[in-house]
Amino acid sequence: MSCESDLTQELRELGFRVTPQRRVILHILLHANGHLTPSEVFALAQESLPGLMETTVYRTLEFLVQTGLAQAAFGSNGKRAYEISDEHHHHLICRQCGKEIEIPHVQLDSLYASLEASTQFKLVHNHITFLGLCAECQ
Amino acid sequence: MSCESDLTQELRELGFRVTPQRRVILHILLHANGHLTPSEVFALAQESLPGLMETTVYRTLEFLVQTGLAQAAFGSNGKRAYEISDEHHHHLICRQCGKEIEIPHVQLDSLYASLEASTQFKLVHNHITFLGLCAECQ
DNA sequence: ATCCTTATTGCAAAAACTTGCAATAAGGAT
DNA sequence: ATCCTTATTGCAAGTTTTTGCAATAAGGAT
Repeated sequence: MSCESDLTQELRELGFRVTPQRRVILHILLHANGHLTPSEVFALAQESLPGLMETTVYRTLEFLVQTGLAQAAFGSNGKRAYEISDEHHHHLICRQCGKEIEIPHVQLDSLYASLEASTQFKLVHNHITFLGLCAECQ
Repeated sequence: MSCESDLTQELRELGFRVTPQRRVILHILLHANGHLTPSEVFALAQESLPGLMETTVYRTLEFLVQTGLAQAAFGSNGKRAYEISDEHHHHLICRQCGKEIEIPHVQLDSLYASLEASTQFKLVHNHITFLGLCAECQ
């Protein structure tokens, strides 16, 4: 009974298949603290699963986002990073020095509520990256 | 006196050089309604400037964002698109059908103010893409 | 345990994007 | 008008990400 078993369970219940590839990638994401880029995930995953293709990593990460098990963040540069997080949050990055601050989602709750009211959309809690200049760099 | 002259003027005042490449790309962005991807810009720009490299398009678009003359939007898929817009706004995209709604920045004003207060950052008005499900697709 | 269906993966090739460096050409100075 | 400085471009090579299709293997049914 490995540590990602509750997530694979969830996958199966949603009607998706649980493959070694998905298991390994989930495991990696669970043990990473913070974001990982697809190539970082690939490098780590290949250690446990030598035949793994980078393509599969890309597809799996995107798949996990679709199913809601992982979140994707697009950095200021548009580079991707993925993570699994129970506590939903966003980021504020300093454009000058790159310092990164975590913004808990509660701070956006009222915005989300008002957007949902005005647009009739049901918002998905996707990761948002705000950009700015930190106190020192201003 | 072409239509992008006020923008090239602004570039020069900021100390940057005005090149045929920048002029053409600005012209294209000004006449596009909505976003254009780098390759769309490239295809259009090459008609007026045959020797132009795609690299230059990428660099120029990013440059225009840095100087604040253009905005970049990262779609739900992470694909880039650029535009020039006087009225700053964001987007809400339906994950199912792709419908896109424009969110005027004023709706985020109070959020930005509270983020600036709590983090000491000075926020940059970068484009944000919200994701959700539209009324029909829910 | 075996078979069936079809979701997933591997593989290959393409598309999208980035980077380094030498050559070019803006724009200011003479 | 010409020269100088250096920002910007072209070019080539590299990295990252996407896509199509045939082969594989999960998971349900027998």
